Amino acid sequence: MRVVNGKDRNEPEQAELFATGASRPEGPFAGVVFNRPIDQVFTYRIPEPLRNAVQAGARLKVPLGRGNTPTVGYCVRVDDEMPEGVAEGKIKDVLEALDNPPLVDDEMLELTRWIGGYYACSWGQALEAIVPAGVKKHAGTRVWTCLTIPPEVRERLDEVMPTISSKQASALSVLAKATEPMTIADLCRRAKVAQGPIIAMRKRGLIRAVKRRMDSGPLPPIDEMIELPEDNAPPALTPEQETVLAQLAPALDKEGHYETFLLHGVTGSGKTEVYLSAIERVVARGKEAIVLVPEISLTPQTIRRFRRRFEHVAVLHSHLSDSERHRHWRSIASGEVQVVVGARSAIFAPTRRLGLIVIDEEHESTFKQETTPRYHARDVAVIRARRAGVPLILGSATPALETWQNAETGRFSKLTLSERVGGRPMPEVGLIDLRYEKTPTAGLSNTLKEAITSALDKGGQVILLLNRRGFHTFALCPVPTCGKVLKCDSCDISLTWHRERRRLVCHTCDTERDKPKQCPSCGSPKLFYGGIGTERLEREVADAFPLRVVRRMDSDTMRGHGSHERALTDFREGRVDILLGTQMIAKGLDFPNVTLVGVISADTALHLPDFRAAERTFQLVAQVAGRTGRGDKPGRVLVQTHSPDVAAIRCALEHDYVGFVASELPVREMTGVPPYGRVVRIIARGADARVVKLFIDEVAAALNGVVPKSVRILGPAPAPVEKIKDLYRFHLQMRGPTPKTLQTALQAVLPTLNPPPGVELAVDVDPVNML
DNA sequence: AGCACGCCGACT
DNA sequence: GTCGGCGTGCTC
Repeated sequence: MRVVNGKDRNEPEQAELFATGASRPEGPFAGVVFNRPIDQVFTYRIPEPLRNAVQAGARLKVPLGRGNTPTVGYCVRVDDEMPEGVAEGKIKDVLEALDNPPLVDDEMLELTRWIGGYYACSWGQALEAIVPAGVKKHAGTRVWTCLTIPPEVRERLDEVMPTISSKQASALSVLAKATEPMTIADLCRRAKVAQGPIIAMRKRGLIRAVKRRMDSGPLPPIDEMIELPEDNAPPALTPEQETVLAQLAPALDKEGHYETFLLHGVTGSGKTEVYLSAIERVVARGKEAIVLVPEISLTPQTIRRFRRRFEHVAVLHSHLSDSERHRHWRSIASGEVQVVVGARSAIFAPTRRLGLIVIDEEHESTFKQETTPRYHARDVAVIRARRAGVPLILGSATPALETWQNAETGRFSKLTLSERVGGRPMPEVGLIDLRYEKTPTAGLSNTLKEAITSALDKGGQVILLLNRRGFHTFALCPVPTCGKVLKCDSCDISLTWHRERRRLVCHTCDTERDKPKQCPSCGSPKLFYGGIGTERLEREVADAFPLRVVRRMDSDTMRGHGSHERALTDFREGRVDILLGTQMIAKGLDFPNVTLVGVISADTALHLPDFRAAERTFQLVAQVAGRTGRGDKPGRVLVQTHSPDVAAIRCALEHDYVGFVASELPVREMTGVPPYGRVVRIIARGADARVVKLFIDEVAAALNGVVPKSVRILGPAPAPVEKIKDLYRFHLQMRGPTPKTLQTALQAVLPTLNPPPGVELAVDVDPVNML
């Protein structure tokens, strides 16, 4: 089907009735969208020579604007008749078709159209974002000169043969047997001749040269070989896992059945095993599965688990080169891949026979893209699954409240794994109230120190979580009349002292600078450095346990390729006693010998001006607590906090997800935020704070003029982080009962807004980051 | 987003 | 007189 956009080709009689004669441009016509904030489909005439090459889903080069600048756009439909509402005098011709076959299929065209509409960007911007750069560049391929035999020579091949030399004849017969044009090098090799005879035949017109785009080199296999262990049988499922799989089975086996499942399973309950079994069922029916995991979980350990079970697994991670990514994309599109495992953008994998989508750790905020189009892969997955008629499994121990509510109201089906595999108990969680601890400047309380000693003495291993990098997290001037905190010159962010680098670092823009000799504000010669980051904790732990091996994992120590894997292997194999780090150690790791997890400060995210602050805190503590007690020894968790009475922390201690939800939902309802209301955040940024402020006021006024009573507008106000990379930021929030109400307001107002020069406007639908 | 068109200040 | 400043508004 060529027509994608709703309207199908109408009865030809009607078109003929209205055909007025020679002046009317002759079709067919291509609908084209651009990677620009113009939400319009432009119509171009397809000239005769391009008729076969122009197809929906291909990129086209077309003249645009008064200067007819050649511009690349995406063809989203092909119509035989000119669509209505186009001034025919304006129609121009397509210049060139860039992709044949097309890059994206009808399903992806529809999905990107939805993304554009829902996330308030143009269709073209959405398309631009889902096609990897390597695919657009045709990376890893080049145009080769290939050889064929022209038809008129082929007809009288028997006559020709006797008139040429034996070398020429051998080359010609090899070429005659080939079904495809061959490269010169190929032909030389196969016919065992040098280039001379071939050139001679080209001169005589017996062989013709044609240009073909082909791979520039031999293709590396998409799934590198892994060694299967002797006993590769999948583990037996627990009764609970069996029950869940039985509930999934009808949806997995039925053709064209959409249903979203929330798989709510406590940490260590074996969710991955359920995914694998579910995927097996659809793969057995010749279908393909897409598995989304947070980038941070895309570890060799995870990948190995999939490769052991399935023959053809494509892994889409951020370190692929352009040509590797292109190769993966093509092999997925050709249908030779059974399972696609990847981060956020893998939701756009061009599968041919999709049978299932799985999103692991669906609550993770990394599934939300923070640049245009600001889509949430989980929400896109719901739409894609519904359109494709396939089931979607959302797995988490701590589901996002939106997901939970969808399951409660019946939009999603809820499946539960309430027990850990092997009948292991949930770890016992204890609380350390920092308000009563004697060592306020240190990271480790005495209680935690003793617990570490005891865990190590019994042969266990320890994980310590601290969600801040660096040594000191701030520096300030101790002079009472000054008291200024040292900030980045370009950002409204306090600087972090990195002892190893001997530099002050801004964690927002990554610029570094030397330690100042004096307070830059009042000139006082002394500055006070405080706050604890992972570097300082590492030193403190090493000092406290001099005979133990400590390893730090944060984005500073994990720079080199494979360093992540190496650190985890060392830990797994017992060469490291204490592993400490940022949230990269909180997720998904599975180490049976870990008997103690310490959370250095549960409060770091708690007081941020974000309606999800409590939810994040709960999730972090609950997730890291799940890293222990996964083996035969029971696990223990100790959480240091200044706010022991906060529900998020109290409930995390008791593994009480439902309790947390019950305490949090009323707050959300009262404030009209998800899962009850919907939020759109509008951010304006620019170098001149005054101009930005004036513009955001204009935005607010325009919105206030159109929104119904059910929509509230909060702000405008300076964003919590007022300045990033020398750009001042102001924002406002719209809160409304449904996405539709907010969308309508946006559609009415956005086209009328024209940011002054130097000011950028960003619209974030369903924002995840409020800073 | 580009890019052309348009309407006002300091130069040959 | 015109070269060029960047505000405004379209783009099939």
